[in-house]
Amino acid sequence: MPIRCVLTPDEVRELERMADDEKEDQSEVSDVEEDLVGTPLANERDKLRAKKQLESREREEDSPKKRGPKKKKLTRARLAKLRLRRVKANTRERSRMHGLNEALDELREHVPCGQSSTQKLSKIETLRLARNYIGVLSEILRSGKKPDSVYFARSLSKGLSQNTMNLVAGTMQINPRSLVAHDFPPQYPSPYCAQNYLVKKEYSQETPSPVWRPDVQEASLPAGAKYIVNPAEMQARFTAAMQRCDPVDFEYDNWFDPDCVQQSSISIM
DNA sequence: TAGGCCATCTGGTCCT
DNA sequence: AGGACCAGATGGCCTA
Repeated sequence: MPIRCVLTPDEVRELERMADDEKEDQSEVSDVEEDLVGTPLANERDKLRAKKQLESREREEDSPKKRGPKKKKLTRARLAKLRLRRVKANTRERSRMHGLNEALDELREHVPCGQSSTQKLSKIETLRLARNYIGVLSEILRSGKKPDSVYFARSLSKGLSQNTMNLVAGTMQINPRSLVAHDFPPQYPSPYCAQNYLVKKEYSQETPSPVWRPDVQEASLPAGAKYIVNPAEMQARFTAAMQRCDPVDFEYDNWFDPDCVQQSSISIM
């Protein structure tokens, strides 16, 4: 990455010498020059604007004095001092950002896919993935059970870009399509989808789920779970709703596989 | 070629 | 006064 406006040690020493030489050099530099010196954008247009500013300030000299601290005259020595301060500030800022990047690199080492050899996670994706990862780990701690790989990958992929989703899917060795919102149930051979039920948390008898199955006996459900539906039926209803262009109230993250969580935790889902 | 990501510079603000 | 932090601007690189 190119580094601009970096002074050599000799140049820094020269600036420091000039800054220390304030008593010997009291020649004034105009404020307009101050605006321009050291600025990469000091092009012709800026110079023209500066000239107008200078003319404007000359007119203001006849007007009453303004309040506030008197502006110091800008000598060449003071100019050198200011420039040195800017150079130092730039160095500190660079160092600060490098520290931030090092911290992000360390974070990448602790998140899934963070050390991919094919694609480096961007900063924002690293933070999002870390957030999701913390959420999944918390859920595991709470439930005491390990989720299946698709649920795990889906949870990790919330809010991530398609590229990162693909990376997650690749790492988990699952079909990336199974992470796409409108691809439910996932198009992959999963014993969970094939054999188990899904439970949705916020629906009740008063506000039944669109896939509520009243024929299922509550006694056969895990403790706390009220309604269940098998994936095949859910797929059929979902497809039909899509064909009718009905608003589909399927929020996948709210569906849980009872076998993935302890029964005692079902009630608070 | 447009858009995303990044490093860097810069000036402003807050704090010590 | 000077350092830390922040956000905007800018330009380079890369990829779809």
